[in-house]
Amino acid sequence: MATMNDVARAAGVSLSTVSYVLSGKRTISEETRQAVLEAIRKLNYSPHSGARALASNRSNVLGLMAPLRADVNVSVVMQFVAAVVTTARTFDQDVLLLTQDDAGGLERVTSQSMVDGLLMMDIEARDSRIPLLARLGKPAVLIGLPDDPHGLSCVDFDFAAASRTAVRHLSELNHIRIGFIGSPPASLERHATYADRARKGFTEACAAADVGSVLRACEATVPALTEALDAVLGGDDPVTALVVHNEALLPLLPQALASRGLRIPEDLSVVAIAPEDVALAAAKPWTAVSIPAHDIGRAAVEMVMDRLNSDKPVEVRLIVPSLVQRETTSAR
Amino acid sequence: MATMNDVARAAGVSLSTVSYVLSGKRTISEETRQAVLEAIRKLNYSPHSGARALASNRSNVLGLMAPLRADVNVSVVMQFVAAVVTTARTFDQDVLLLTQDDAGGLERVTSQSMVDGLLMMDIEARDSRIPLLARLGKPAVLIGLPDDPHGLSCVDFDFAAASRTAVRHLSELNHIRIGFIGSPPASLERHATYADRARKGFTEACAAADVGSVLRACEATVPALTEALDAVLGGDDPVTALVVHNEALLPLLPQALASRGLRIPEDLSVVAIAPEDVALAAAKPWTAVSIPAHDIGRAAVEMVMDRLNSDKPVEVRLIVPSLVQRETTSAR
DNA sequence: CTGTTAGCGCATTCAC
DNA sequence: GTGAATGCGCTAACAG
Repeated sequence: MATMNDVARAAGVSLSTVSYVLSGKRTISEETRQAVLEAIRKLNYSPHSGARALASNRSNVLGLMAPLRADVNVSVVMQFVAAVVTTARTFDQDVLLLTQDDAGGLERVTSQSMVDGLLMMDIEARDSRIPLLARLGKPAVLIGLPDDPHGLSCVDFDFAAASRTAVRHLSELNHIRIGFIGSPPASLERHATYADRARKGFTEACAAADVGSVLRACEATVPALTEALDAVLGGDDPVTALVVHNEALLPLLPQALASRGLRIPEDLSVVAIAPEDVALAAAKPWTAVSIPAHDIGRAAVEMVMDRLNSDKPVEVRLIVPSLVQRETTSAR
Repeated sequence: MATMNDVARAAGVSLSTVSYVLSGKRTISEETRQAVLEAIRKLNYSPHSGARALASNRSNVLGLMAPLRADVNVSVVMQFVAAVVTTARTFDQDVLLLTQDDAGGLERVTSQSMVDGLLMMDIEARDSRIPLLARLGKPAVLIGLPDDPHGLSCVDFDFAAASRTAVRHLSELNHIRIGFIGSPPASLERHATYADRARKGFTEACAAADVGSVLRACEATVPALTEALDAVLGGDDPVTALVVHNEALLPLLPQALASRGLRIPEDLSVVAIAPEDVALAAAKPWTAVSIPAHDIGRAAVEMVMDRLNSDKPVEVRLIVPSLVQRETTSAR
């Protein structure tokens, strides 16, 4: 591996000149600039990240704590992670992956100066990692919205507004009793904020619009879905519309309804809250409020970088939902 | 942040003594050892990873190139990644995440000395990244088995043997015509090695056991499944058993078969090739050859670390499948 | 516009 | 068993 010294010698300039050509932190004559770049190319030089980190106090690495468990919306997590990595690259940053349960990892990578900033996904309402993270004093962004951000920046989809948008759409279609099938009970129990907020938004919107509501948590299995549908559609006051906030459940839904003799949307309107590709994957594409996982991931990276490079203040950013009507909702 | 110098001063010893206490590379009297450890604790010292990397030529980071796309078995990928990160930590390594399409990333992190070794997932039969990776000269392990490993270590589940095991099981239950529903066409077209090998193993095993076979690639959507089932079950010579190698499809299968009036296993036996948790998630747990994603991820990390720390030779390791009979297969 | 130089924090080779 | 000294490769302040 060639070093900067080798490059300097080959280009007939001093070491610092090479450094400044690379960083652009001072003006260099075009002539010597070219000479240096040529030497870099010829020697196939690239800077040693450790040395750079040592001298500059910057690692060019972001830490990302992601839930690598099976019990979450795996495909959504994937999209977040992909967006984070891709966006980080546009800022010349790499991404170090920490698992959700490795709380000590936050402190470790920070105190070892391995990362310049931290991102944390799958936030719970009163997440114990947050005070810990806040105390580290590194730029950090929560992907999710806890009860108390402890002075950290947050970014998330506005799940409450998503539910409201869905309810408003259905209400305008004259539905007067709407069901909500949401995240698994486990997500509710640990107060994953997306689950809580979507439910809350739904309940409030129904109350405001004066429509009846029934809520069920539901795992992504056929038996669980059957039970949830029984609860929502059974009884003497069945709903005529459904809001579904559970990506893994969507593929199971068409057949479950078909086997009850219910047609979509003639007998039952359905609005999905899900990533767009999931909403579009069905035989009959779902009317949906789409979760822009990519945008959120990108925003999160932009926000850490902002805090890293400038003195922009802490911010809490909620991404506004929008509904696209497709083939699964109609007026009654 | 405290430095090693601070620790040395606080403990009343020299800098090198602290270093040796940490590395254990030479014997230190228990007395001074304790003094040093105490100082470390008191100052909350931890070594600067950049400085360590610079001096030791080791970053304690592994690069992992993972497919963060929606078109693969997302949950399986997740399990691999989780296993890799967890295992890496037991070797005191962290994991840097690279996306599948960022071929340049391999060279970048290598030439910048950011990583000590590389892992690559989702290998294709003639993957263009492999010669590139081989040329880098870093310890590397492929999670998957290409046509030509270019002298790199490989580890993977023995998908061919998995199919054979499934066929043997069904053959012993007197099934004489078996269907195979596999990965999506897209996976076949790019020759993802797991897809190719599972198919090949199936075809060969059927021939060897003298049972009839029908193969279909299938996306994880209801229409695609319907079509695949038509092909396999329709005609005047329907199969009496099915091998399914497609995690995302499994949740859709019970209803698809039920709606055809087929009972499992009375009318149709089914063997899944899938991670155990997926196989167990169904209302009626699948008889399955389980894909031990965790074991494979762990093995991959162990193999890079072997090549990093010792001169163990390159190896190709295939993990032997085993079948667990549950409620979805029976004799005819 | 360019060169010289002093660290950044740690691992390790010598000397004792 | 311990300490002093050197260098890893780079950044940035200082000096022209």
